Amino acid sequence: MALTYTSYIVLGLLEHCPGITPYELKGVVAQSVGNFWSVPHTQVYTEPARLAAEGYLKEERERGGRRRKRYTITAKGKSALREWVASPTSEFTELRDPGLLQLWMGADPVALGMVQAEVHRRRLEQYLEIRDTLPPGAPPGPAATLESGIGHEREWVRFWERLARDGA
Amino acid sequence: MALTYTSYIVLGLLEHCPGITPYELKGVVAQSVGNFWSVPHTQVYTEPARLAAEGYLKEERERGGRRRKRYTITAKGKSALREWVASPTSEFTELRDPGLLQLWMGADPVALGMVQAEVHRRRLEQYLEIRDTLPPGAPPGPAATLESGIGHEREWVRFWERLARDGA
DNA sequence: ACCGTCATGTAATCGGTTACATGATTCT
DNA sequence: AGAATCATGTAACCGATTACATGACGGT
Repeated sequence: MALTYTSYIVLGLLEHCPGITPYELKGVVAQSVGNFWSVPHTQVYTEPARLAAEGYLKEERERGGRRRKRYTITAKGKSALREWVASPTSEFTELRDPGLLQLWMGADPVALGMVQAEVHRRRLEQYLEIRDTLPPGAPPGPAATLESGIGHEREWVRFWERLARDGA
Repeated sequence: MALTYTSYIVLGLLEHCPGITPYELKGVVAQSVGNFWSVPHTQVYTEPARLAAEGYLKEERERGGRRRKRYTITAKGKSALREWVASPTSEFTELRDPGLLQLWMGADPVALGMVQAEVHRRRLEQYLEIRDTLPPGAPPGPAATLESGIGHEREWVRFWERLARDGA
């Protein structure tokens, strides 16, 4: 079995929050990586199970109440994560933006631009708010990632607004 | 059956190049939408078949030689495409960049930045070359899409180079 | 006690990807 | 003629998404 990006997300978050349940994990994802990489809630339940089956995680079941599963990262899991993080990927991300696809196919630039500009303006605002409330002692990785997101959203807004205004 | 983004790519390209074979389509994809939205070659064979089964395309088989299939868009296909293009999506594209994920997880910013900056510099150059060789009478959609790609690659280069230089 | 929402999964589906396989052309 | 590559698919697998289902908890 190969580890996927989802796997590394689970491993990485579980390293910081050992012994949490899938539901708690869901919340952690939403407030962190989820800002630029969505993970549907069912995967938050299935992926830890997969990882546990292969020894990357340890699975414990609560006795009473909801008998829910709590996961902890193992030594094997930690080393797999470290190994991946330590070898810089040269993987390239495509834009894969549905709006761009419509634009390519000849959609009306003004109408499309207005809708998309609005969506990205809103997202940009969210990012800026998050940056404002970032605690001083926060780890550098997430902060840097946030900066990237802000830069890209600014670019998106610039692009779509120009299109909405000039129509080309 | 629902139409996917891949479906619209096939429909859109087939509208411009009626009666082509999957292999030819593969080439068209590579030189157009493929720049920002990759489609594996097997899908270029399977997706037209799916679409033809639902009446969006007409499938014809050559008599001699390789007996390959040639596809043409039908009226149903055209109207489906038009309908999609005409309703501006508010779908939001996440970054989903593996490099960003590594950065978030605490990768060394300098090492990662150097690798990623190089990748994006190269891609940016490719885009600029394409822009230079763009024929004057080209349709506006692809040109605008290209501008978007250039803007984003510039942003990526700026971001990763700063990271490689300053380490934060 | 009841009702609504939160929490926690399982099952089925499906597009996308990887692997494999074979038939034409082209080149030496 | 044989080798290498191009062209054209088929089959199998698998992660991701959608749908469905049920159990706990909190409030009234």
